[in-house]
Amino acid sequence: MSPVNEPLTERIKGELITRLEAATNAVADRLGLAAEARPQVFLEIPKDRKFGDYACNAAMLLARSARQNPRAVAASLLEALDLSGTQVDRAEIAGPGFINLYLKPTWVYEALREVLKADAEYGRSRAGAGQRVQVEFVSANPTGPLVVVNARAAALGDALAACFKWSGYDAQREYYVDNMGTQVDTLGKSFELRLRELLGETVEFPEGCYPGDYVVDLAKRFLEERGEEEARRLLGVPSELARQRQFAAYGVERVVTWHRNQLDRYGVHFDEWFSQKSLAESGAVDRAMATLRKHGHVYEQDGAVWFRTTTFGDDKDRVVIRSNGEPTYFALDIAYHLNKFERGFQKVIDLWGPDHASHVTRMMAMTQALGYPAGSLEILIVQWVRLLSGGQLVKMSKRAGDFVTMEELIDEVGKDAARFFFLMRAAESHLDFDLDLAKLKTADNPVFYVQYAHARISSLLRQAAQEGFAPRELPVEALACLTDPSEQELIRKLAQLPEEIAGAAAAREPHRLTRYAIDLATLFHKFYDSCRVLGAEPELRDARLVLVQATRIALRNVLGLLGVSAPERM
RNA sequence: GCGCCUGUAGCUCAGGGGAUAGAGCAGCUGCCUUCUAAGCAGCUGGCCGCAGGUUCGAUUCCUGCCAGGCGCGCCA
Repeated sequence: MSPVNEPLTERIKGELITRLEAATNAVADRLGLAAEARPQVFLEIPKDRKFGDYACNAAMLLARSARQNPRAVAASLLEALDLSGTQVDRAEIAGPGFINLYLKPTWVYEALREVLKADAEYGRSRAGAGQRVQVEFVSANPTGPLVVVNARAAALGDALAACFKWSGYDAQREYYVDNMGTQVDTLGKSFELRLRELLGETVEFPEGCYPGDYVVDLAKRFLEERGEEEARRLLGVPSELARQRQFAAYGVERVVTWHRNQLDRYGVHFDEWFSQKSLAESGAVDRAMATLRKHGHVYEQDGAVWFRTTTFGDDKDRVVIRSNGEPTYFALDIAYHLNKFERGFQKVIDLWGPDHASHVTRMMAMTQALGYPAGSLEILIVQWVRLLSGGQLVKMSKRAGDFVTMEELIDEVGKDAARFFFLMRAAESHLDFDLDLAKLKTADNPVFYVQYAHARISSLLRQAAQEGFAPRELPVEALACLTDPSEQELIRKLAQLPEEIAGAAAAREPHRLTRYAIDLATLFHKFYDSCRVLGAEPELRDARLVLVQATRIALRNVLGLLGVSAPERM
């Protein structure tokens, strides 16, 4: 990865925070405040421009600790504040005790120049300092089609990993292939029964087997590839389990490939497809159990081995080795996460469905028991999706076999709309997905609203090129004619992209970026409406072309990060 | 019963210890001789679930309650 310069906004903010910390400490000394009573200094961008470019509430926090009048504390803080050599034009006390900082008007033009200079890299920052992070997501059972929740998790996990990468983390996308256990055996059994049906046998298809058509397709394909003779030979294997597992092995591989193709089509690509089976076969479970035992966290009871998770706040202990000697899913998960930590990830993030939410406590117990710092593992719960069509709930019942698959969703609304819609909501929010709205190719659809801004820009720049004009790097003085409020607002928004991305990574909230994209599109449309580019005076025209180009860069980069295309024409 | 998630405009959802609570849709009203009207401007619409507590300040944090969702297996 090419070295990324620290973005201008981060440099300005960092410098101001340093100055404010010094002043805060000086005031805190005078007030006799202990180190713990001193507030963390941070800057926020006020909602209203009249409150400056940055606002700081440190004085109000100091006032609380010292039980003093906030505005008076703000006055002493301002007095102690050395702003020489910074970008600050003036600082004011306002409202209940905010310190509002107003930057020199030229800073926005420098910010604008940076966008063009960084181009495809614009938005990157170094906040993560190369820390190794792993995001594991989707990890669906390879026993059936990917469904709508998987699509939501895929959009979220992929965008989150992208946020990390853009913020200077070394991020890896991982998919855990659950290719063993009872569900896989069930697939093998269902497969075998369908195969027998295809060969003319009359079979009873029991409850608990997978009824979906995809199992029939698997069996058909197996017959085509391996031939009837081979099929009959395998069906003749006497041991039921051994028989099923041959088919399961074939089926799982097919289904995993199918999933991978679906995800490729959705634009989600994993760095690692980690096989549960190979983990188990490597002896990792035994090693993990030995580690737990060494630290005295396990005991035997009723012929099973238990992990004393209650030590770490769980409401009951959990079985890790069943009385039949087989490890539980939890034991495999312990081995798997130990393996993740051993691979050197400082931060491991799992995206899970709400059906596993209750397992979070035991996973945290595991992290502690294995001696890894709290926070090494984070589990984000991705809530269910309800589909609405014509104002009605679309029924999704796995038993009835009528669940809506990820494939059907993408066919229905397209990859861009699906990903954008999923990313408009926080992961933990229960989501109603309006299929009708997502399908609309009109203004009502926020995806198209944002994409339209990009297409509009592309069209404008094409027109400009025809007339012989193109955006080119201009000095600050040449950009200083961009004084219209719509231009100012747009530039400020552009300048915020790196910190928006870093903030989304830090909070694990990629959905902030769809909001950003919508806001950016809005500001561009307003600018477009109030300022003409072509036909303006040459100097103004050239400066505006820079602004248009910068907007295009920011839109393209943020949409790319979200996995949504940025069309040139619509 | 216990645990987790959610409760903000008619609908779907953002936001968040502070300065007038936001967006989209839905409903009304304007704006295309000119770079894409898939756009812009304006209006209407809110006991931020309820009740306490902490605080100079709570819609935001804490507790209780109510409502909805999801879990609670030596399945995954």
